[in-house]
Amino acid sequence: MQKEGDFFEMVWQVVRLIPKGRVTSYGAIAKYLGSARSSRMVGWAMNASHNVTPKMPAQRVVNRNGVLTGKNFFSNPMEMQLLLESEGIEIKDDQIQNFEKIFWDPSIELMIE
DNA sequence: CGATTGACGTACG
DNA sequence: TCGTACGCCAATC
Repeated sequence: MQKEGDFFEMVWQVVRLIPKGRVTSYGAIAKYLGSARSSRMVGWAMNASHNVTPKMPAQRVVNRNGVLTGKNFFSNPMEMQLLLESEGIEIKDDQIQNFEKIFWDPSIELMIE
C-alpha cells in the first residue's frame, strides 16, 4: 500500500542497518538508492521518520560534512550528540570527529554485487 | 494549480 | 580555496 513511499522506506531501511558507532551521509544513502542528487529527498524521508516505527537511529545520519545538520529536528538538539557520543562517536562543535573513519557507506558495506 | 521551501550535494566563477 | 548558483523530487503554502 505505501508504495508511494518506497523511496522513504528504502531510506529508513538503510538507516536501520547502520551499525552502532558508525554514521552515514544523506548523499551516500541517496546514491545507494540510485539518485545521488536526490539527497534532499533523504532529508525529507528523515523528516517523515518521526511518524514511523520503530524509531530509527537518525542521529547516525549526517550531511557529507559530518555535521549534525538535523539535530534541530530532534526532540532536543543535544540529544542527537549525546546519542552519538554514547555510541563512542566523538563530536566537537556539532561536527563528528574521525568522520571518515566511522563513515558507513551502504553501497560498500551492503556490497552491491 | 503554481510558487516556494527543504535534515544536501555538485558544479561553476 | 572559498562563495554562490543550480539541480532533485516531494510536500507545504
